[in-house]
Amino acid sequence: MNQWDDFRYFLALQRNMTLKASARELKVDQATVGRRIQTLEDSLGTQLFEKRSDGYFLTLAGERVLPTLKALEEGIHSVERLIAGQEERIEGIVKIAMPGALANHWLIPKLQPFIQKHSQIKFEFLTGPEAVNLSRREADLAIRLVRPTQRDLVVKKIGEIQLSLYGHPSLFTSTRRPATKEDLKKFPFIGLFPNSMSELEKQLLKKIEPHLHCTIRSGAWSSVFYSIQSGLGIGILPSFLAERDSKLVQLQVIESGRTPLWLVAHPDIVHSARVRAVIDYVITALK
Amino acid sequence: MNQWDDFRYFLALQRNMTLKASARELKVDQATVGRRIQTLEDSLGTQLFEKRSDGYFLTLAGERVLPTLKALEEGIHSVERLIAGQEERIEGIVKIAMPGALANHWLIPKLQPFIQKHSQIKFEFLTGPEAVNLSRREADLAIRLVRPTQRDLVVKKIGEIQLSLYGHPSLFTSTRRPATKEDLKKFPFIGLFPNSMSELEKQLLKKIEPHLHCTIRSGAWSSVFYSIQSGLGIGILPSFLAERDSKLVQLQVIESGRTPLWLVAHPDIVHSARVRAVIDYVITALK
DNA sequence: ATACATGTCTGTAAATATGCATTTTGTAAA
DNA sequence: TTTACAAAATGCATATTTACAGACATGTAT
Repeated sequence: MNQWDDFRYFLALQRNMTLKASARELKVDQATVGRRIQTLEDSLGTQLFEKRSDGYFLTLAGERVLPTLKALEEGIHSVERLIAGQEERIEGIVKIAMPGALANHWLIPKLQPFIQKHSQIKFEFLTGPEAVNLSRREADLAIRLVRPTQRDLVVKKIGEIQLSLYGHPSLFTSTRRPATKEDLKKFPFIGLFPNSMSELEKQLLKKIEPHLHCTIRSGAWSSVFYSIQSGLGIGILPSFLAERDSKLVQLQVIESGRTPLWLVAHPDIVHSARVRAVIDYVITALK
Repeated sequence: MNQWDDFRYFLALQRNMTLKASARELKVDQATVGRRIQTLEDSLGTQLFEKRSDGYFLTLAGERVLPTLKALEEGIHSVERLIAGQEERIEGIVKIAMPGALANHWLIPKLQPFIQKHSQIKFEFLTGPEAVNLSRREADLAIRLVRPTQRDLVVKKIGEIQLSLYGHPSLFTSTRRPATKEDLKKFPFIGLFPNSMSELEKQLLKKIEPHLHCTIRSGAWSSVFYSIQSGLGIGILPSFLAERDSKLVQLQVIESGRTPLWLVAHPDIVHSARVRAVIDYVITALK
């Protein structure tokens, strides 16, 4: 066996089921995936996949080697992390995955002193809705509203976010401000997708759920903010965002609450001097 | 990191120190090794090797990832074994590593019934002096005189070899047969290289060591046999070999002894039906 | 049925990696 | 120093691998 790289194709095909999807993941042509899987099977002398109408499925032999190969993949990732984690100069790129609104209106405004001190560090923000995998080093750090369950990550609470219910004054010209949960019925509700919500937000919503008719859902706070600002309805927002428009009124129908903010990193990475510097700044200066 | 194969080059270079030696191991050109190591270092953004006058040496970063990569290599080998070990048809090649004389005069003569029963199995014998690595599946089975220390191999005693001191009658025409250890001085001694010897053989030799002047050393019993048969001197031989020449006389100066014969295999491999069949035959029919 | 979307297979041109021959470098002996 | 030698780097021709494009297959909604 002298084509270790083929095992990457094996794992991708096993995950994605089809040549085309795997090709997308591996950033190669679909024909290449097919041919390399063929090569691998030939050189092992065994069929690893069974081709069915709905995709490629592991044979018994494939199932047998899968756990070992998954472990190998994890090993490769750990090599990358070990390399990235041993960097001792405070320079280079630090990738941070976090909610976009939090980056734009909470972290970035406070970053000036750090950037002046460490001019060699460049930032990259991953604010997309996709879950970012720190084990695969898709980012160096993540700032999250939900505490990750994964065992091997280091997690630190770095602050709290205040969540309250808001509406734009224009909403309340024809209808008076809601005072009871019953009143909420009269206003369209604008909210996040459930998987983007913090635990607290879910709790708050549970209390008023039966009275809501949700008109807009989004994966990002900023679009919730702009929807509310445009008078499209009411919704829950973090205070740092709501405060950007002084006209927005906080509705006392439900109590506001505070949800913790978690800084998450992989232990292999925090040894890197540049990541360490960012972590320290976030922890001390921003708390 | 999307070039897993480069890690193979890393490990080879780490083992062999020079590009040229690594190229030999990997069966590629020396230039290729150099270029791929360069690629790997570029893509990791880190120097892994320090080029010194006497070869390539790991940098601190290289040292840091070495253990992980060694584990990965072991994982790759285990994949090969898992695939080979799951074969359920009694057909294909079975590679056996064993001393050449033992193969030629002990195993092969007894193989006829097995081959008639399992005509689909083909044998390959590795009788060279090189140590064969079963973990890397350089052979399916090994038959050895020294019990392997490696933990993860399955070992079974399949018989015993009788070792005695022999000489050819032509030696004793001018000088009479040796009767005491002192007498042995008068005859040239023909022996194996120490690392080919069984424990017993070393013990036997220790007793007469001071009286020996060794004229011929070999890694294989057969050349010891032919040397003795040609009257070049005396030496220790297994009885099955010595008996091939009825004229050879056994010298009672030192007692003869029996040394165990070990059948060794990797647990992943013994699940393979064809290897299982050979193992069972060797154990039952040849005991 | 028909059109459409999705995925796979195959042949070919282009990109890429490799081997080979040659030059360069570094080290030790004369 | 020169000379000799082994290993490594370099340039170029060649072999291999890849992407691309179009044909083909299959399943799905109209």
